[in-house]
Amino acid sequence: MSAAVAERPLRIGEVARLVGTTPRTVRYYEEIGLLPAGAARTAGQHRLYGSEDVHRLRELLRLKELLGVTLDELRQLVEAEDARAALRDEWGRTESDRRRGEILFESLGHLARQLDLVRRRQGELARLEQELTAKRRRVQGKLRRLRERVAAEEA
Amino acid sequence: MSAAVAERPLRIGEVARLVGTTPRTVRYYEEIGLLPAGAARTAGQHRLYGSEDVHRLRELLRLKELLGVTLDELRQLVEAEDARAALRDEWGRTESDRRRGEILFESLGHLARQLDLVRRRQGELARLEQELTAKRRRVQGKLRRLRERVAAEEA
DNA sequence: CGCTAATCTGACGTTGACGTGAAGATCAGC
DNA sequence: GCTGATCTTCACGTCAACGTCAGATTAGCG
Repeated sequence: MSAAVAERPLRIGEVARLVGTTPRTVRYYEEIGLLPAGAARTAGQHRLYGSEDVHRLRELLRLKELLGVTLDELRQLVEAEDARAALRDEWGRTESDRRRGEILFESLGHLARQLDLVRRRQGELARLEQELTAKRRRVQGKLRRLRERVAAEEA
Repeated sequence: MSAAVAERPLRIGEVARLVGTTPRTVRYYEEIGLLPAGAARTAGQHRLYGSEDVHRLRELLRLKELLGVTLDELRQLVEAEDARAALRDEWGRTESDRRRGEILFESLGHLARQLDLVRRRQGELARLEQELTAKRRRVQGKLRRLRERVAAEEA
């Protein structure tokens, strides 16, 4: 699409700092299949990352945090992302249109599941917020009445 | 306020079932100070609970789930609840108005903190939802164009 | 080339939040 | 007063999600 400017590849420590985690976590995510295992390495086996990896990792951490899912559930949630990434690489006619359609269709399913989770959470949070504000109003009222009474008694 | 009908006290197993957890968890929460440790017991040391305990436990589990906090953070979050419960017991003039005011004021602070957390989460979830719907639109568009092309090629 | 910081691969340690018995005591219905 | 379900207190086990340390290797700058 654009920006084939060959960005400088990042090393694991930089990636970790960028997303606010540690190299160990990045390796762990690779180990359990949340990040691609066969990615780029230097001649000496040091891992190399691009900005899309950073983006992916950020989204993983965000989903985990906001949806409160385990890494296992997380993997299932973003499963289709991998297929789409693979697809991007070989958009050059290697895959059949049929296959491409399948992948896109599956992506839609996974996105729907994510959206469903997000909205369920939003609903629950909204209810919680209602309850908390109601409670706060009650406490505020109590406090106000208490102070009025004290003021009255001092007269 | 009302309903001093002396509800039948519940035992730990019933409470656990009511809130969808296990007796072990209830004991654990008591152990770490999330539930009062010196509560009612039968002659034979079996724990007894009332409906307000059930309510409290429900809210604890909900906060934990929705806010994604540790039990330690959770304890800090609901700290004021305990003070208010203690207050309820001695609302009968034992405590001074000054003390009561302090407790109510503290409650407000804790409620504000909870609300802050809730709203922060809501914001993040809203952003996440935006991104997911945008993504979905893109995939939908891609899929549509792909199908149109295939249909055209078949002609 | 040499040096230091960063990274590599294991492998074992840790922490939170419970699960899972064991061994006995208690509760409630008959 | 017996009996089966439920409860008690330890105490050890477990699982996910990393932390941490060791020992060797590599990156890359002067």
